Amino acid sequence: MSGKVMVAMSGGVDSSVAAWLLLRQGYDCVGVTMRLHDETSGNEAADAADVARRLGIPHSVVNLRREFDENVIRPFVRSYERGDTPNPCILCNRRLKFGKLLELARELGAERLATGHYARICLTPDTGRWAVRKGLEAARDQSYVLASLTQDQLAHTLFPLGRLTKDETRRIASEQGFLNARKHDSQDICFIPDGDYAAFLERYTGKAYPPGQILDLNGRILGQHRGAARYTIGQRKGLGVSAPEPLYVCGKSMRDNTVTLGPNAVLFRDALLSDDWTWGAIPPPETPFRADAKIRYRHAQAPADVTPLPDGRVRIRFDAPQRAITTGQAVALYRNDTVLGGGTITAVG
RNA sequence: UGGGGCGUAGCCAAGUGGUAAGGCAAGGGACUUUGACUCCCUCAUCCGCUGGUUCGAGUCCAGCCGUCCCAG
Repeated sequence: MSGKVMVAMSGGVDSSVAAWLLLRQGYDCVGVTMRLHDETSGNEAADAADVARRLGIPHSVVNLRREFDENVIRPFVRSYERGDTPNPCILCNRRLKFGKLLELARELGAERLATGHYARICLTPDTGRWAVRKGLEAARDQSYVLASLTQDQLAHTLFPLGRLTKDETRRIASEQGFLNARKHDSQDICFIPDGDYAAFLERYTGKAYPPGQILDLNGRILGQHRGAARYTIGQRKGLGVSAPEPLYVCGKSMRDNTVTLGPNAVLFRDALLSDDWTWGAIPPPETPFRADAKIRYRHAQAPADVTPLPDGRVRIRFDAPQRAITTGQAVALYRNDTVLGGGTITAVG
């Protein structure tokens, strides 16, 4: 293989090894690090540059702060204000990494973009469509956050780590003397390093989300919340309500500014409605079919009946109830290890 | 101010003479390319107060305070 490839280098161990692998395979690589926000530890770009120097490939930093703000942070904030629970990584992948960065790659004459995701891309024989497949190490698989990439994006993307385990990646990084070989895995939302997304929302919007009532399933007042946006379906921590058994957020109303609590059992629901689909291995479906659905990053995909609606939405009914199906979260459909498509949950039940 | 019950950590609650269970909440950590969940650790030198009995009292006794119920 040969050709010019832009490698998205975060400064972490995965994308560093991805670049090294591509070079070995004969690709002509250029490294690029996206500058997305100011909440950085400061050395990501420097780490990436160091690895690039070691590999002997050019490296540059591209400032995408404004694009990140418009395409990821704004929608993230709006989603929370609407009462949903967004997954910013999904938007970032679709619009920034495989959006703006891919555009930039093409401008620079690279026909492909590569990242350090643990996933694979395959051409589906019977449909002729590109599809994301799971990474070989199940525990590291990241296909879920890539489920809504378009055919065009997939046709111009490489995931060199798809067949590796994380241990193998670290071993390579170590052998190659990458200074990030033992760097800790990333965590939390990248632009909210302290993890306090509620405080971020208030800082970002300048609004103070008003307190309101915490109710039980019968509408009785259990306490007061500190802004409905701070709570998400299935949440246990931070409620401040003492009861004989643990209580979880099982509903909330932005209109009434209330949060409703209940025992764990009531969180299990078997159906959802979804929108905003991008199809992978299969073309936009018109008739019902069976598939496995995954409703959050670390969810064990579960078998379900999938019913496409005429307006493009998709109804999914699980064989067994799933815990804390949450609007705003992404849903990915699989057949075995192949992604059929990805959408966004808009309603439960 | 007659009768009865109760008063143990932020909440609930075991414990009736031998040196303070547990749950919830909270704090910390682990896990983690989302929010969550989960897991682990921590959390009453002290049992309303004051005396007394006892080798030893949250546990027995007395008084007081508080609180709830009944009777008024």
